[in-house]
Amino acid sequence: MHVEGGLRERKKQQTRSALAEAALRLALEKGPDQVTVEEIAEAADVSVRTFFNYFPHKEHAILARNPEHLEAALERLRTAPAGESPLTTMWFIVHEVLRDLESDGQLSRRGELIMSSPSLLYQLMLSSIDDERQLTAALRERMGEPPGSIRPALIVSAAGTACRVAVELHKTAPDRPIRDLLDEGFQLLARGTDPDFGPDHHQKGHS
Amino acid sequence: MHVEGGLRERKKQQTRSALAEAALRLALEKGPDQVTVEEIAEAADVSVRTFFNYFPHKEHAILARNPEHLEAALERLRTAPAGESPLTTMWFIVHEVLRDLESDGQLSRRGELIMSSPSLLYQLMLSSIDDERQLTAALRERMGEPPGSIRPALIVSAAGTACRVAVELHKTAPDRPIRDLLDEGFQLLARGTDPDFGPDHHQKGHS
DNA sequence: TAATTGTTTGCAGTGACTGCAAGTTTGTCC
DNA sequence: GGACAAACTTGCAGTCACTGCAAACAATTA
Repeated sequence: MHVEGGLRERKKQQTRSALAEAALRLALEKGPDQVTVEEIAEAADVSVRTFFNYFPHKEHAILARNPEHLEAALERLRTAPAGESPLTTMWFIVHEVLRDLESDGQLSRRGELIMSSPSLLYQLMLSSIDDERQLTAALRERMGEPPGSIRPALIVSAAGTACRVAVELHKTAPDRPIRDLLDEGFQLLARGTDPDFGPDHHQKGHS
Repeated sequence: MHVEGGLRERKKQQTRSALAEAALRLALEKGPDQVTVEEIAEAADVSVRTFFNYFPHKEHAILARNPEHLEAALERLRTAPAGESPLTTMWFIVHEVLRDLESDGQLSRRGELIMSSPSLLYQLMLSSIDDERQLTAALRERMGEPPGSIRPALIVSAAGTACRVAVELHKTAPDRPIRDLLDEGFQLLARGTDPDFGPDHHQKGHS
């Protein structure tokens, strides 16, 4: 039987984090596209083949996404106070993840890294899509909406959008803290981004 | 000097579209990840090396994004009627692109293809990011907002989000036309996704 | 026709990634 | 402690994407 702290299990964790750390460090040093898997494996003192036993892609190792975040988010969603509105719940979730990342001291470094590299962004997107699916399902359930309903999906996606926009804007205007930008984004999403919206009024057949 | 209809120019266009068509056809037949560049090149009757003279990645050939779409969108943005609200403009733009894609008869096929393949989605995202940047800049100018302002960026990104959600939902509920889903999404974004949003009211230190 | 310029192609090489078939470790049972 | 099974690591051979270079080739221009 597998005991919690078996040697095997511990060694696996060690190898995994050694690889992840080496990957992140090297990516920060040399730029993510200049690092080869060979270097990462070497730095972690394992063979290249072993690297691929742990991570399907180079990018996975650099991101080394923490599955706990999604888990915590889903849990938060399930146990949200009765009166809390859906977007409010999402707001809390986002801020919690943010806090975790910050405590890592890796938010900005990793964030920049990700934004600077297409291939990293790619992997993040992929994970995000899957995350969003799960979050949407959970939120829909909580809201008691039918499967075809747009609102839960839109709220989850829009929250993600707010995050992306906040990070992006923070790059061009570093004086405003991310949380401020984020909150402003959420406010807009909540109350509406455009009170004058109305394509029906002037449909003059604009080619 | 280059005359409009030089032989050279025409041949290039031919090769380009031959490659793009072969890529799309094969991707639809065998699944996008089962197609090799070699097959595509062979089907278009050129060398593999030539393929890479035209497209930087396999995915680019399959997507064969039409740069005219972005161009038209930017133009529409610049020439929007004075009284038209920003999200309304985005609505028109999205519907125009949609119409173009539909007239291609490729919307659904290509759409499915894209959504089914991570690597395709990746390339689309990359293009989208760049597109969004340009659209945001144009919209911000039109709205007369300062560079750090969130609203233009959020409106553009949110419009993109609405599209993605619409496509996604259309997959699970094919009975609702994409345009309906899209419009509902835009309505929500315009008027607000959550009237009860308010993280400030019950900040009881949810850990 | 000859010179110029742009395009295609083959070739050699790097790097990501996979399957397979040994080795090596670790956990278990006696 | 030793034997056995399961899990982990590794090297190797191979495929595929993609790049740079230099030679061959075709279109354009003088």
